[in-house]
Amino acid sequence: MARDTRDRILDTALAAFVARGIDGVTVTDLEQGAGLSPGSGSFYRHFRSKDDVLSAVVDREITRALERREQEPAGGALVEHYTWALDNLDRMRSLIALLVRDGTRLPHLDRIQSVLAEGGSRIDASDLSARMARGEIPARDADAVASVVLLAVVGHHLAERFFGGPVGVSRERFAAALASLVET
Amino acid sequence: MARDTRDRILDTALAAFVARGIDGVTVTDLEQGAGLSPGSGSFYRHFRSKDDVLSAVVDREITRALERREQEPAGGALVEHYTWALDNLDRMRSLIALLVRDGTRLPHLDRIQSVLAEGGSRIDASDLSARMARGEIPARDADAVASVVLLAVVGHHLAERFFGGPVGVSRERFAAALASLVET
DNA sequence: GTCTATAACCAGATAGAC
DNA sequence: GTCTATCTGGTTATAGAC
Repeated sequence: MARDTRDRILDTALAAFVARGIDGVTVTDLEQGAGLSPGSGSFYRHFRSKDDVLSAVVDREITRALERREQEPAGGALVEHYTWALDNLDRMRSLIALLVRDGTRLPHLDRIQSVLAEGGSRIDASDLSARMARGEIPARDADAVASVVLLAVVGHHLAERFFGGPVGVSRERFAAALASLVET
Repeated sequence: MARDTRDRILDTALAAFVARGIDGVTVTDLEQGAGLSPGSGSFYRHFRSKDDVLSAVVDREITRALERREQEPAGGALVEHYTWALDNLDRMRSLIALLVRDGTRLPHLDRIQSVLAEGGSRIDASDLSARMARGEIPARDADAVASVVLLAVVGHHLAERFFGGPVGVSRERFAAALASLVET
């Protein structure tokens, strides 16, 4: 075995929770996935309960999401901000998948939401207002435009999962179209 | 009792499945919610199994969504199309909630997706291409713009649930901003 | 730290009286 | 059609040997 048992259980748990939801995964599944004898209860030498492993999985994913974080492009073109936001959501996809699957039951729910919210930091009304004031982009209802942009980006990320099909355009074309709409 | 037992079970089941997911709801819960003795098994005089009631709930919601359907505005302003699409998603919110909660396990999944897809019928690339060709709206990457619009609308619907906060702008302002972005 | 074995519990589902 | 009672199977969790 490459990693130690606790890590193998965590890896198995993350994949299983994302794929089948918390209730769809048994402790026996986790033992089997980690190479332990199914039904043996060896799981309990590493975690106190199923809730305990869920909590550990969420903690680890929050940490990983923060580690993978990349600096937001400083000023400049909107398309770079939007591409960055899409990449950011992609880096946090496990966390998003957990949130979508079992939203209300997750531990540290507000922490998760605040980590995810960082992914849209520059997609806010104040940045758009400033650009409108400087005449860089046409003046429109900044709050509403910010909302459209943020939700388009989020929708892009969620679409394949819930609407059962590929989005059909690459993230580059998507970000470019979004920037073009806002800028002209 | 106002309606008969079968209907009360269906009503209870829909609300419970949406709120807690399929696995979060027991047959005993459904009996209690329908005014039957919990744990009695009286449920089984009306449905063969829990899967059976799920299937009946989905069937009924598909029928209801189709009944509530309203005619799409014929030609004209984009803002009316977008408002119509938002209203449409709202009329299908139970179905969407079921899909989000327990996507992969639902019966008639392709039927659900095709019903939902109708809600975005006029938000497609061919309509936008035609408008661009007629010079009604600026020429842009029609596929990418259609994708942005559709996913913004879907994102608007899903946002409150997954990002834990109200969108902040009314559907009217949202639709107006979207139309303004596409039209100018 | 992992195993065998098992306790305790709860969920889905059935039988038969009323 | 609803009830009481019960069966069956699966799930969480623990005990104790190795």
